Amino acid sequence: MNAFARIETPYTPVTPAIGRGADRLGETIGLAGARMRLERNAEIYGEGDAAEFVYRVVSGAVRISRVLIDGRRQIGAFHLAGDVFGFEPGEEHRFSAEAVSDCEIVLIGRPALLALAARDGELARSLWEHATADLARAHDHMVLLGRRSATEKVATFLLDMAAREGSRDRIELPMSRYDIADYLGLTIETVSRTLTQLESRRAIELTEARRIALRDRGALDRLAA
Amino acid sequence: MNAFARIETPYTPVTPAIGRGADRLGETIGLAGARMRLERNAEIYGEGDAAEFVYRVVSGAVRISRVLIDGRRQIGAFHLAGDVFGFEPGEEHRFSAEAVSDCEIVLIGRPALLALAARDGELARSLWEHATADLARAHDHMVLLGRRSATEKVATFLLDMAAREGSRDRIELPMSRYDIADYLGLTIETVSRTLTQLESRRAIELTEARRIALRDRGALDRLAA
DNA sequence: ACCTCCTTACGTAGTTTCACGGAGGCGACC
DNA sequence: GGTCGCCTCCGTGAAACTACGTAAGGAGGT
Repeated sequence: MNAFARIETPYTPVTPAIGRGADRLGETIGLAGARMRLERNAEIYGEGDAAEFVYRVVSGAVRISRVLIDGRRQIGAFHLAGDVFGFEPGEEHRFSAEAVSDCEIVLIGRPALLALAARDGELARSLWEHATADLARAHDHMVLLGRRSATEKVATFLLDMAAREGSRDRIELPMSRYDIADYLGLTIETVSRTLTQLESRRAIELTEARRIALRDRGALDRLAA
Repeated sequence: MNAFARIETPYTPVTPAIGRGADRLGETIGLAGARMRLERNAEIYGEGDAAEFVYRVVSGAVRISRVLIDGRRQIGAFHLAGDVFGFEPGEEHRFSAEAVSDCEIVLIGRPALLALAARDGELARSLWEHATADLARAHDHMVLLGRRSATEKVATFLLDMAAREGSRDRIELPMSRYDIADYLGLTIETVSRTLTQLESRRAIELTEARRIALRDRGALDRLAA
């Protein structure tokens, strides 16, 4: 961790807000974890760091990414409020995690969490469910990265963000064009061009750069199909 | 690309959970599961099928894929002998699984497996470790799909297959050029051209189409870096 | 006034698309 | 047993196209 981060008082449960049904893992981290406040672009952990904690986003957004020697970057996932991240099979983080916006997270020690899970079958199962849900999401994203055009990528991204923000027709992106591009395997220019192209097709409306209205969901759905 | 950190990232494949230490999940499926023999291209499960089982490859190879309405296909993973697959967060499979070559698998009912895990902490932990290992592998693959050139993709693929087959300098591919292309997010033509280009650079030698000798690992490592 | 982030324009490069030819396996039929 | 035809899989060339690289300028915040 770095200078942006500082540990705060223990946490009081907020909105569980994950998927359908109880989220035992999320609740456990929320109850037993320590709370932290992070500034935009603060590093939560880096590649190669020891995987000591498991984290949950309370507010804001987090990106999981890897940077290649020549600077190319791939973002593997964005995590929004309620999401749990930091799972690792080994002792080291293979990606880094950074705050996309100012945000708040809670964290719990990995050994402590696994010890709890060893005695609590429901928690163990919740751990597995979270991991497999992430895996399914990762597989979906691979299809996007490997086989979709720029337009399809952007349309899918917008629909996904809308669904995760509560499915209204107006979304508020916490991340920059850089982040979007590196998430979709594109350049910022292509993302920008594609967004204006979607706007000229009347599929969306760009109120501000990070505030987008979905004017024609049908059109977006067709592109993302 | 991005203005933030430039970290050195040498390529290291995700070490399968099998191999280092006990593989409680693999053992459990092997002992309690039913055995099945499959012909090449046989479907193990399809998209939308109920996720009733968890599987382990005994011999041969399996591909996990999704096909889009227009025929584009993305292969999310290849599973070789010893690998476990079929994890799903929900009740349905989101991808389909097919035999790449004639192969043998064992399978165990998901409810039975989860019931065992509820009483066996070590098994529950093994389930989580398998899922997170798959997740790490998926993240690595996203970098490949989103940010690597054709040459880098093919070189990385060859090194990965070599490592998984036992790291000799001679690999035997179970899959067609189609499968490789759909795994790497390329076309078969590009895969083919890239392989001949690697051969003319003396990095590999194509004995037969599916039998490849790694002549210059250093060169491949540099491409995959 | 400067910085960061975003948009737009234009030429280019890498990958795909299309088209064709070859190699090898398999069944049918002589 | 050999030959023919058919099929799948693999390789290669030329043209087309998508997304990229480069560059320049605008918008908004501090």
